[in-house]
Amino acid sequence: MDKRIFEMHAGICTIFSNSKRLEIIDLLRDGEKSVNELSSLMEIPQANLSQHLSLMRQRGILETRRDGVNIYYSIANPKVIKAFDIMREVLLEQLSMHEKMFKKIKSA
Amino acid sequence: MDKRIFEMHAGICTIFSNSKRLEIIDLLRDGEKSVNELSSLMEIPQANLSQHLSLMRQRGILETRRDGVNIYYSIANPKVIKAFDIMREVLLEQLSMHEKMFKKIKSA
DNA sequence: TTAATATATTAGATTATTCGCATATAATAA
DNA sequence: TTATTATATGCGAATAATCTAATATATTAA
Repeated sequence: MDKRIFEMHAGICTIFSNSKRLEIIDLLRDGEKSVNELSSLMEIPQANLSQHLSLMRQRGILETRRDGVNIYYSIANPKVIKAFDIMREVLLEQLSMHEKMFKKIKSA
Repeated sequence: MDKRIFEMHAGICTIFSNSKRLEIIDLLRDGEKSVNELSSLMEIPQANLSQHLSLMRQRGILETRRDGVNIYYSIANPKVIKAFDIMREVLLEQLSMHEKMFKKIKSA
């Protein structure tokens, strides 16, 4: 089996292992936004936002379109959202399992 | 919007941002395997394998079952595989896009 | 109990990631 | 041209992740 797929997959997960970047992707879920718009919706310095955007663009996760002075970012492949939604189901199921276990312990 | 979901999601992506761990998950795709079996299928020291397994177990990604001297690991939630498969489609589409662009450049 | 096999843990050096800050560039308007 | 707004980049310190090597524990068999 070719192990390069694991390295590629790990590489993209490194990009996704930052909550600010996930928040950016979430803000772009329904369509493109300019850096300015993103900046006003998030609580991070502009330079840091720009670093995150640049990283995701380099990796082909986001794409850009310039309109005058503004640069609009959007999600390159909507399947990313699909994968995220499934992963969040996993997280929510984990939460509810922990909750059940907690109740069981309390009632014992 | 509650930003804790982004932190949880980022946390699980940190776990997935290592190619050895992804390889382990892939080896468990069709069912449980003992540490020994995993160890013979992978090219890493046993202690390191154990660290990866322990981490994924703590995070609820893997579960264990003991049978005598052996400990069998398995994937806790098969939806993880579903999400992985979609993410790999994304990666393959990225690859084929780069290839098309390369051919375009060569033919120009 | 001792030995053998399977698995886990700890410590520490190495390497990678993250963010803040300063500065740079790009487009447009005055 | 100069000023202004929008966006990007480079540097460096702080923090986090990774692996190796040594050691520990758990189960079973002799």
